[in-house]
Amino acid sequence: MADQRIEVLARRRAEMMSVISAAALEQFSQHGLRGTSTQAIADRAGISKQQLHYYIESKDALYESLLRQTMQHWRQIGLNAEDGELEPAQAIARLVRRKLEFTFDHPQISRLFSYEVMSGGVVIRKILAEVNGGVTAATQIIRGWVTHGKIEAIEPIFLLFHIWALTQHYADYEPQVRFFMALPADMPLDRERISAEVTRFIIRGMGLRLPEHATGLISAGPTSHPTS
Amino acid sequence: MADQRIEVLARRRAEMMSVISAAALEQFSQHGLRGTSTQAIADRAGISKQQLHYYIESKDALYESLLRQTMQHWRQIGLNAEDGELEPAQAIARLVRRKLEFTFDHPQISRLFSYEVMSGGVVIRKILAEVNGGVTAATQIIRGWVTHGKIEAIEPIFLLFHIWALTQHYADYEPQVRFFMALPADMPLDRERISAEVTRFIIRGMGLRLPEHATGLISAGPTSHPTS
Amino acid sequence: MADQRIEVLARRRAEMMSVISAAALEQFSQHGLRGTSTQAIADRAGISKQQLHYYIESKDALYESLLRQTMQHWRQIGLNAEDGELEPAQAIARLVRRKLEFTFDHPQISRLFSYEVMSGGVVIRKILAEVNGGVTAATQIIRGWVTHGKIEAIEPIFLLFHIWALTQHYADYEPQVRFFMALPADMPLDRERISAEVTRFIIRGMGLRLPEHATGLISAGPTSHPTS
Amino acid sequence: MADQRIEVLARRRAEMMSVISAAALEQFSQHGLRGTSTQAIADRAGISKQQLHYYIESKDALYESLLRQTMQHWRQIGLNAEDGELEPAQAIARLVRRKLEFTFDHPQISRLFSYEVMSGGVVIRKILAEVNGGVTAATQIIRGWVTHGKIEAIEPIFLLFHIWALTQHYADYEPQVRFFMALPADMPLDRERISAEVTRFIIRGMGLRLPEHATGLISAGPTSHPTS
DNA sequence: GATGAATGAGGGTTCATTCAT
DNA sequence: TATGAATGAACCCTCATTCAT
Repeated sequence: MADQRIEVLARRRAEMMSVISAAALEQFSQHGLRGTSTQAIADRAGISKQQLHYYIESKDALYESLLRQTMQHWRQIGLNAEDGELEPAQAIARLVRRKLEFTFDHPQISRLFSYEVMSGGVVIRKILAEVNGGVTAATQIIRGWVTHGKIEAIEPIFLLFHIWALTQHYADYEPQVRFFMALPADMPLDRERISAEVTRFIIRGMGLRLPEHATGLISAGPTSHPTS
Repeated sequence: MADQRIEVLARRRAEMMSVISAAALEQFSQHGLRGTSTQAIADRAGISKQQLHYYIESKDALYESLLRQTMQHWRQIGLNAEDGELEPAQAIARLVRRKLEFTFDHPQISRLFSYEVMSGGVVIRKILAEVNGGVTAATQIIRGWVTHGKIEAIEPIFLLFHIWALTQHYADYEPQVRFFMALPADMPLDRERISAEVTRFIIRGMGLRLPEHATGLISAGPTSHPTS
Repeated sequence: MADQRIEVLARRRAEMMSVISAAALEQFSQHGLRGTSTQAIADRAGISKQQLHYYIESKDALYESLLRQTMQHWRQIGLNAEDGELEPAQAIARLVRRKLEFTFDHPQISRLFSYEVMSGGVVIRKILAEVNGGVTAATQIIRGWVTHGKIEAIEPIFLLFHIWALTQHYADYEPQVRFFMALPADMPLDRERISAEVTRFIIRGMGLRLPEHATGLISAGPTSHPTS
Repeated sequence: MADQRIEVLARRRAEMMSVISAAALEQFSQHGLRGTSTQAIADRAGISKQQLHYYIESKDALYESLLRQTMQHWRQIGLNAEDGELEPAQAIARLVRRKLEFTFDHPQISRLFSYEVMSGGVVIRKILAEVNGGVTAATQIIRGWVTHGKIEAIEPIFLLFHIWALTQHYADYEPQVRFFMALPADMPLDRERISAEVTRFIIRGMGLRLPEHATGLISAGPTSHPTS
């Protein structure tokens, strides 16, 4: 019985934390760490400032925890051993698709990360080493392709930079994208078209040809919504 | 003689304004409008908060004027009629070079703009229409290439998005770029290498071949006016 | 038991609000909206400026709420249907007495109102329509007297102006009244004498005769609510 | 020649001082001493804040000088020996007319004085003794009328209070007067009507009858405009 | 858990005044 | 004279956080 009680309490706390995280993410991803007030987060979460401080340690800690979650997302999305066994074009196409899908589903997380890096990356430097492994793994896979003559000589880190830049753009610059595509705020971005354009551009940029069906539909299935 | 006095005073004021602009740019580009305090700007400019308000109207006005200058830079950099007469690959290579050159010279201005757009672009929306013309002109040039069979069918706005995304990246994500290139903060980015990689990637992404000498040195020509 | 706690808290908050209102009234009635600082109000209330803002929304809102209360007082004091059934001299005598009584009890409220009107009445214009009804009712009662031949032809609004001017004077000009009556600041005004003089002057000014006992004691009846 | 130069300079200074006085009067009479900023005065006078401080000693000194001028006006308007030789009703009618005329011509001066008294009369207390003589003279004249049986027993100081209150009202409460008389801000008050009503009310209030022609036209002649 | 209360620091901005030129 | 520059103080208000209940 006591266990049940504890469980209920834990669940409630978890629910509250997720509400708070969503509110914080919304604010941090729009105004950055310094530009966000705890009052704004509390308001968005529908609680009082004092209640907020009951659940979080501090504004900085909340921000850091969100960043930490973000890093985990990146790790899941990045090139992995499984991709290494595919043809380069297909592997990259999949990577781009995963990344874009995530960007469309969680633009705020993408923006949060960009904000942090643009602010100097002070907070993330502490965490960055963790994902370093991911990047290192990715560069090794790409280097393997070069070694095996599957793709032209290419600097892996630049390829990763470019993939990153092109995919982040549709979250970070969403207002501008909407502006130039004459898309009102209440209509969703055209995922398939963007995905096709970006993928084609990257594959070609690598000097490869598009794999068959590479520009096919992104599964519009029930993607997970970790935080939003 | 009186004219000389006036001139000296005007120059001094202009100098102070440029010091303030530089300080403001530094802060705004790192923390955004809301995350930047006038105190921080004043400190960086080496003056008191009250003195700052002697020179500027308000924080918002200062921010807006910086953004307005930024827009003028973009207009100068964008595709123009002259480019339209070149071969597509060369025209794009030049555009990319211009943009990257500016990014390397003024990473803060690039970041300021990204921060603004990411924050929702509330302030810039008032100004954005001005550059719209520039973008429209650019899309027409690109569309002209398609019409004349010089390049494959391509959606101009996406090409512009991609150029923008790839070039901004080296300002916006500079800390991360440095991290993964193991480059300490006091060493400059390798302009030529980055320029070559980015240009090649874009030209290829368009389905073209690199023009001769396209990856050559970036002309260190008259760029001028860093902040004013 | 929980109810008791809530009640205690509510009472404490109400007490604090009344302390703040009193402090604000004192300052606003002496220096107006613009001339009063929140620091001065906080000092008088014995709290810090931040604490003050915990209890009030803003200086302007506090000022407006005080003015709004003032208007309610005026509505209670004004000529009403009950007065309309009395003889004119008696009705007016009563009105004057009520108004003077209030003036003596709450000179600051009277001054607050005068200050506001003298400042241009920007804030009160929003509220003024509410009491307009009261004035309209009063003018109709007076006009009724004229119609029924109970008093000479008279312009009701002027009579109301004059009653207002004469009664307000003993609040607004209290320092001068004291000066010319050689009355030190710690001694109360001679209510009865003033009341008698003012009433007699007004009744006569209307062309009437004083009702019997009109100059008698001012009833010390239930006036209550000084500031809240 | 040197004399001429000095004279010209003195005249210019005098002109500037009168511009400043007018601007200061406008502001002080609307917002009081504390509620008025030197910036607002300078703006109204069409000069810079530094220039203002070149001409005035301090904000307080400027305020005090305006009050001092005001007191001189009161002295000129008050009951004088000449009035003492007239019939009471006529003397009072003239006094009221003088006072109202001044009020209509210089409502700001009237308000300035009211503001000062309402603020506690700290500044004026230093000056008040000067006009005291005037009031004393007036009370003696009125007392003389009582002694000689020309008017009923009356407390002179109250009569003066009432005259003051009724006449000031049309400056101090001008916004309210306009409101209830449905008079737009750009139309002048109906001087004659107000003058007639006020005079009749006061004369009657004293227990007298109106002198012939007492309600006649106020001379709209060239009244002096000391400061406005 | 949740809320009322409190606080030291800081937010952007204006204040009256002075000084040098 | 008039203006550019400067300053210490104060303006109204919000900040992140803590504490008691």
